[in-house]
Order: sequence, then C-alpha cells, then structure tokens
Amino acid sequence: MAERISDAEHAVMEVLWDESPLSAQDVGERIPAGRDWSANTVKTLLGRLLAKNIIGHQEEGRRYLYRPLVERGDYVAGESKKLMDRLFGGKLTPLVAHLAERDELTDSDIAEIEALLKALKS
Amino acid sequence: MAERISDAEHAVMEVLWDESPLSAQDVGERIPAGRDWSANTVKTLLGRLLAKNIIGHQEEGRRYLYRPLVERGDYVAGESKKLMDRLFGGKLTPLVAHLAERDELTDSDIAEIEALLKALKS
DNA sequence: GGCTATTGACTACATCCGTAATCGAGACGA
DNA sequence: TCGTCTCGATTACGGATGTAGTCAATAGCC
Repeated sequence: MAERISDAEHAVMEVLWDESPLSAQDVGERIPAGRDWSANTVKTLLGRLLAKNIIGHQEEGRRYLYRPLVERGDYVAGESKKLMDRLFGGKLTPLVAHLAERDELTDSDIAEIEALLKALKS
Repeated sequence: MAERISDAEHAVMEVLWDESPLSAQDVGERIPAGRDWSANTVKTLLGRLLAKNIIGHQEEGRRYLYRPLVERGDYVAGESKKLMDRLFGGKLTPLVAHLAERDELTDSDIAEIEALLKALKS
C-alpha cells in the first residue's frame, strides 16, 4: 500500500475527506470550480483510487458510494515529511527559517506559532 | 519559465547546487548512491533541464560544464509554498500544529523554533 | 591517416497522469 | 417488451517521466 496519490486524485480525496460516503456524481458536483472535469473524468479517478486501495466502495442500489480508506492526517503527514526530507534535511526549523527569510511570515503568524509552541511545552 | 522540475531532475539539481560548474560525468559521479543511473541517464536529465532553461552550459574543450540558472532558495520557496497551499490552506501554523500533534517535533526542535521566532521579532 | 574512446544529440520505450469517449448491463418509463 | 438513461468498466490518447541505447562528431593514440 502507501500508493502514490496524484494531483488530480488528490482533488477527489479532498472532497471525500470533507464528506463521505458519496456517489460518483456527488463527488463530481463537489469538485471545486476551475477544475472543470467531465463526469467521466471523476469516475476514472475514483476507479484509480479504488484500484490503489486508497478509497473503498459500498453498493447502494445500482451505484456505489465511495469513502476514504486513508486518513487525511496520515496523507498530510507523509507529504509534509517528504518535503522536509527532500528540501530541508528532514528538519522543520530550516523550513520555518526559510519562510521567515522570505518574508512569508506575518507578525500574526509568528505570534500564533509562538502561542502554539508555548501550549506544547505545558 | 518556472518550468517544473521532476524528481529525477531534482537529484541532478541538488548536485549542481552543491557544486558547479560540473561536467556531465562529474554530475554522474556525485549523484547519491542508491539512485543507480547510467551515464546516459544523467545526460538525458541534463539535456531536459537545459531545454527548460533551469540550467545553463558553457563549453570547456569538447564538452560542456553545467551550472544552475535557478537559485535553490527560489525553488525551495516555490515547493514549500505549493505544499502549504495544497495541504494547509497556505498557512504555516497548521503545518507546525500538525507536526506537533504527530509528535514529530522534539523539545529541542521547539526550543530552536522559539529562538528563531524571538530573533525575528527584534 | 585510420582506429578508438569520449561526449553531447537523438531516439526509444514503458509507465503514469490528465482528461475523456465508448461500451455493456441493469433500471425505468412508455 | 423496447428503447432510454445511468452507472461502473474498459479503452483511448497525448504529454511527462524514468531509464537507457544508439549515432555522429571529435580528439587523441599508434
């Protein structure tokens, strides 16, 4: 397992993580606009995710309802780790330092993170 | 520009970011073990990176020396942002929170980041 | 001057990805 | 019962990717 989730597949997963189980049609309706897919495309992606055992299905009448088999948290953890490993030698500090250097952290971001860290230490 | 760098290409870039200019052969020798590429593979990747204008070359005798045209920092910034946008709504705080929750932050990580943030505020 | 080794260029090819059309089986209305 | 609509399954297809072989030019060796 631990099969790769492609970008298009990820969009489908976000829908299912947000709400499930859903039919193929429901998923299609919930795909964010901009990603202008035909119903067939959604079905193909669901099929691929099924084949990879990343989602499961249950019959409901003459159609399927799909639900995630993988927790969003697990997926997110894996992706985050991959990025940190690849670009920051596996450490978060350089990532934060990098963002700070790039002025991509506002004062309120900093305050939020400080508060979070304070809470973690208690 | 701002062409996509694939995974295999990224391995080549890391070598060049670390040291440049290098010949194709030098790059091949510096690719980390485990990634067991033939010399031809390295040359193909260099060619693709050249075509995308991500690296440049200069003649040195009858061969080329390659060097990056893109800063590692810029690349890293883009990738980090992409991850945060995709998984954390573009905010760093949830990423930190997520890692903390997963016990992927040691006490010394937390201390380091706190020190970093403190420095940022001054 | 011809043979051989090196180097970049070009070609190859299987897989994955994004996107979608088509097909076949069952459900449903006429 | 027959055509139609709806689903999932299968097939399609161009482009990117990972990996590598072959070709043509050149440069050095004998």
